[in-house]
Formats: sequence, structure tokens, C-alpha cells
Amino acid sequence: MVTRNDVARHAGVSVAVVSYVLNNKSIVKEETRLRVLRAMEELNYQPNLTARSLKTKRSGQLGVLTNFIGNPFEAGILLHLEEAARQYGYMITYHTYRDEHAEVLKAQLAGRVDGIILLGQSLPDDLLDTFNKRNIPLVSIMKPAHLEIPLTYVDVDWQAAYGKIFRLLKQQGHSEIALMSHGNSLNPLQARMASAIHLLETDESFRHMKYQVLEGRGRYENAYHAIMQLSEPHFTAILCANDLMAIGTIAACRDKGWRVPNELAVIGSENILMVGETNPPIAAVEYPRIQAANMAVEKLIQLIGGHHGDVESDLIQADFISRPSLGRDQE
Amino acid sequence: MVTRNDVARHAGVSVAVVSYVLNNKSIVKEETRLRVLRAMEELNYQPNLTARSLKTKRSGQLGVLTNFIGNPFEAGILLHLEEAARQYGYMITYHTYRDEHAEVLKAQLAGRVDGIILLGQSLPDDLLDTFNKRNIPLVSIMKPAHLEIPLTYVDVDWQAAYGKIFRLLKQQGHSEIALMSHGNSLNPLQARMASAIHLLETDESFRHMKYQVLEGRGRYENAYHAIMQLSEPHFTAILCANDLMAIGTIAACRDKGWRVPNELAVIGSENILMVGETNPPIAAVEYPRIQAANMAVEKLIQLIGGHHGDVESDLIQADFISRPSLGRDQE
DNA sequence: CTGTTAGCGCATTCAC
DNA sequence: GTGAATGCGCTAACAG
Repeated sequence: MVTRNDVARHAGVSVAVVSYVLNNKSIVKEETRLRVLRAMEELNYQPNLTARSLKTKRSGQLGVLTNFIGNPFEAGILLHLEEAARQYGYMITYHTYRDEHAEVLKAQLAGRVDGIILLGQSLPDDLLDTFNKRNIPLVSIMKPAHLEIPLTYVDVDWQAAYGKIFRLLKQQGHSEIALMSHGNSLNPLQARMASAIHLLETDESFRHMKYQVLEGRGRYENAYHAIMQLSEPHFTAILCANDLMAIGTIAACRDKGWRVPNELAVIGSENILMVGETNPPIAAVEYPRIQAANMAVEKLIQLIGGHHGDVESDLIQADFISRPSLGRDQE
Repeated sequence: MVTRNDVARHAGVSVAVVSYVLNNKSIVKEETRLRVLRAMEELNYQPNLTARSLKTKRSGQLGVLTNFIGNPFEAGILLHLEEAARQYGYMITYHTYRDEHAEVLKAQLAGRVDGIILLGQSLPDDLLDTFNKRNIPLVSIMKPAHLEIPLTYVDVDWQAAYGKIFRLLKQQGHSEIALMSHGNSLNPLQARMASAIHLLETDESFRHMKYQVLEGRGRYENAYHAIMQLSEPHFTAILCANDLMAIGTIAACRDKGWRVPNELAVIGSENILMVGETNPPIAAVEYPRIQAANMAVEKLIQLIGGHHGDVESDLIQADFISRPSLGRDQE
């Protein structure tokens, strides 16, 4: 491995000057600067980032934690997170998070990441606490269901998004609906559903609508089974907190012989590529992935930079994509 | 930050002993070992991995490079790569690779990863060369289209997999088929198609079959447009090198009014969740993701360990999942 | 068994 | 403008 020493010798300067060229830039005389640059070129020198990290106490790495990157929604966001991170000179370390990984994760991240992005993922309080103590800031994409420990987040304004949908459903005459979510109260999908329930219970215009909650655990298979278990649907529309559950629901309806949307309207919450191709195609909220990813990275970088006070959580407005699973569009 | 020094002081031993407890294990007297462990516990000590890396010249990080993690196929493999890496005590850094990122990537990985996994991705020769010189081993998931520089890979035995499919098509009376792939000869999807073409041109039992190649660039949208451009299909079956193109094909057929499978049979090559839910559901080769991910990580770890001679590339046998897009199943 | 010590490659203070 | 020297936190001889 060629180090700073080799470059210095080859350029006939001291090691410090090489560092100056690499960092402080302007201090060095133009002539020597060029000599150093040429030496780096000729030796094919690349600064060792691990050594730099040790010295600067900045790793230049951001950890992304998610429960299941197999979900196209999370994968799509990861894509944009990486892009945004690169823009800021950071790189991404990716981690599947499950509670049983907590200890390994603590060890693996020690001294290795400057900040953490929770991607549709919440963390137990003691883990949050650990990162707090280590001064590793966190940003969550998806509003955490509980906020014992303050946490900066970015999410869709679900209340607004679902409000639009309920209004459409009301226009179409639906009065009994189902909500499918993830029963674990720590799961961030619960924040989506909480918004829906809040609306249904407090907004005057929806007071007449009856609703029930189904457990889909955020996954295709579980949603499928949840529907298959029902003898009769006592609802005419179902709003799913994520798209995989909506797709599982459609699949179950087909196997049950329930016609969508005639007997049951189905609605998703992310608009992954897949929902446009199911039979029938599924109407869904369009989760603004790029915007969410960019905002999350920006906020995290700010927090890393120490701007604690002025980094606020944000809600994003989302569009709604109408498709046949909703039935006739009354807009 | 609590360091090894703090622990040593708190436990009343030297810094070396703390290291011994952490690494060499057995050398230390049980009593002091426990004292040290308790000190670590009480101080909530975590070894700084960056510092360790600098000393040991091992980062404990594996880089994963892929062009587009938005594809559920790649995302699904990433999931298992992370799992396997964790098993071996490594963690994953994720990078979107495009040629214009080459320089940034070289810089970002310097001293930061012990090995690299190419996920459905090939690299220009000079970049491969760079990693070679730096002694960073690579393993590719997907056989590279060209092998100028030797590269360990793991992939499906496409010749065997597509052989099964062509036999089925033949039984069903298809004699004109289309292959959809990615025209860039560097793209790893080309290796899949090369196998198909090789079979069609050299296997006696398929000599009578006519084929043509369509350009889908590996993406849904491009596949869709490629089909939409056709006035008439001069083929009765289409084999797509990846599933997103198969889904794009189905979507285009719907918009063209071509019935699948009656007028056109469509086949994919990965069996992502999505292909079971399209209209009609798409038959596909089942890419053994877990196995491929595990093998890739194992090989990479071996290469990192210096076992150059005995790390061979491997081909995996894949099953075929029949679905309505293929028409009547004659097995 | 345990302590002392010398770096790993880099950034940076302080002289010159 | 440039160089010498220090230390980031850790591992691993080596000495005791």
C-alpha cells in the first residue's frame, strides 16, 4: 500500500505538505502543490480513509437500518439515500435490524458511522439511548409510533393523504371499511394507521363510517392469510398501510372469488412499481421517495454537524394515484 | 468516548491486558479477565473498530456494488448478503455503481473494504485492475459477460435452466421465439442470453427454432416500449433475461391487445414476488437467491483469507416455476 | 501472566 | 510555506 510517506519522499517534501495539499489546499505554494499532485498521480496514491477517520473522528459513513430490504418500497428509498449520501461525501452501510441483532449492531457501529437512518424501522429505547450517549444522531424515515425519546423524522402527512382517500370512499358510498396494518405498536406502520384512525374518529365528515382493523404484519403472506381467514368481509373497502399487504389482499380476494373493486375496494400506501401491474391494478398513495430520502440525509448531516436546535421533523404532502382497485373515480 | 485506557485504569491493569481479554482470550488469568470484563461493562465500553482496522489492516467491511437496487431481485439478494456477512462478522457497505462514479468509488473504498461483491454488475477493466493492485478481492453474483480479467463468480446454470424452458416450448409447438435482454455487452444479463443463444444454435433439438433478440435494457419501461414499438410479433414466446422486463412485456401486451399466453407466452428469469401477481401471472426460472448470496460471501471470505487457488466459480441449478403466462403445462 | 512500547496512516499544532 | 513532532485507539511483539 502506498502511503503519504511514499508520496512525500517521491515529491521531495515532508508528509505534512501532502496533507496540506489534500486538505487545506491554499496554503501550499503552487509549484510544490503540483509536484505533490504529480507524485500522487504517479504512485497511484489513495488516502487511507480508515486512518483519516481515526484522526478526525469522522467516519464518513451513515448506517441505514431496516427490517426487510426485500420490500421494494424500502429498497427504492435505499437507492436514493445512497445517492444523497454520495452527494455529501458519505457512504452507506446497510444493516438488517431485528431486536436480536441489537448487541452485534452496537458493536459493529462503534466508531464506524457518523449517523444512522432508520428506514421504516423503530428501535428499542435502550438502543436509542446508546446511540444518544455515543453522540450518533438518528433520523427516521417514517414517524415513530411512540416518541419517548425525541427523534427527528421525515414522513408523509398521512392525515392529509388518508383524508383524501376517505373523502373519495365516502363519495362512492362506502361506509364500512377495513384498515390493515402491523399490530406491533412499535412498528412505524402504526403511525400511518394511527393517522387513519384519528381521522375516522375525530373528523366530523367521517363519523358515520364504521371501521375495523386487520393484522397484516406488513407482509404479503400475512395479508393474504388475514383475508383468507375471513368468512365474509364486513366492509366494502380496505386501506392497507403498505403496498405489499395490498397486493396480498388482492391475491386473497382472487382466491376467495371476491371481485375487486365491485365487492371490495383495495388501496395501498406507497405506489411501488408492482401495484400498477396487479390484477386489477391497485390505487395507492404515492410515497415521495426521493424527497423523503433527500430530506432525511440532509437532516442527518445537519445533526452530525451539530445543529441540534434547528433540525425539525417534517411531513411531506403525497399524491394519490387512482387505479381500478378503487372502482369508478369520482373526482 | 470511553477507550481502552479508561477500561485499563478502571480495572487496574495495563492496556495490553484489555486487548488480550478482547482478542487472545485464554492467556489472561481468569480473575483479572473478569475484572476487565466488569470494567468494560460498567464503563459501557465498545472497542473502536476504526482504530482496530487501522492496526489490523482489516476493515471488516464488504462493499456491495449494484447498478440499481430498486430492482426487487437485487434487493432480495442484498438482504441475504447482509445476513451472510453478519454471520462471518462482516458488515456491508452499499454502493450504486455507474461508470461516472468510478473515481469517487475508488476513493471511498480506499482502506475501507476487505472485499467487494458485484451484484448483477460488471466493472471496467481498469477498475478491476485497481482493486487487484490494492489486493481487494472481488466476487461477482452473475457470470460476467467478458472475462478479460479472471473473476470469481456465482451464477445460475443458465444453460440448464433455459434448456428446460426450450424443451417445454418445443413441446407446446413454439418454433419462433424472442429473447429480451440488455444490449450492452458488458451487462451481466448478456451472460444469461448468451447461454440461451448458445443452446438455440448448437443444441440439435432446438436447431429448428427461429429466434430474434429484443432490447429491454433490463428495465420495466424499456421492455414495455420495446414491445409497444412492434407492429406484429413474429414470435409466439418471449424469454426475458430478467423479471422486470417480463412484467413490462406483459403490460405492453395488455395495451397492445395481445393475449398472453394465447398469442404470446412470456417467461421470466428470477421469480421475484411480483411475477406471481401480474395479470396473467408469469412463469419464471427461480433464481436461488439465498444460496447465491451465501456462496458469494463464502468465496469472498476465502479470497480475503488468501485462499486463491482453491476458490472456484460455481454454477447453481435452478428450478422453473410454471404459471399461466406459459400456457398449458405439458410436463 | 502482565506491562511497556512501537507503530498502523493520517491531520494538525507549533516552530522555523 | 514547510517540516518535525504528537497522538487518534488499537494490536502485538517483546521483556519481564
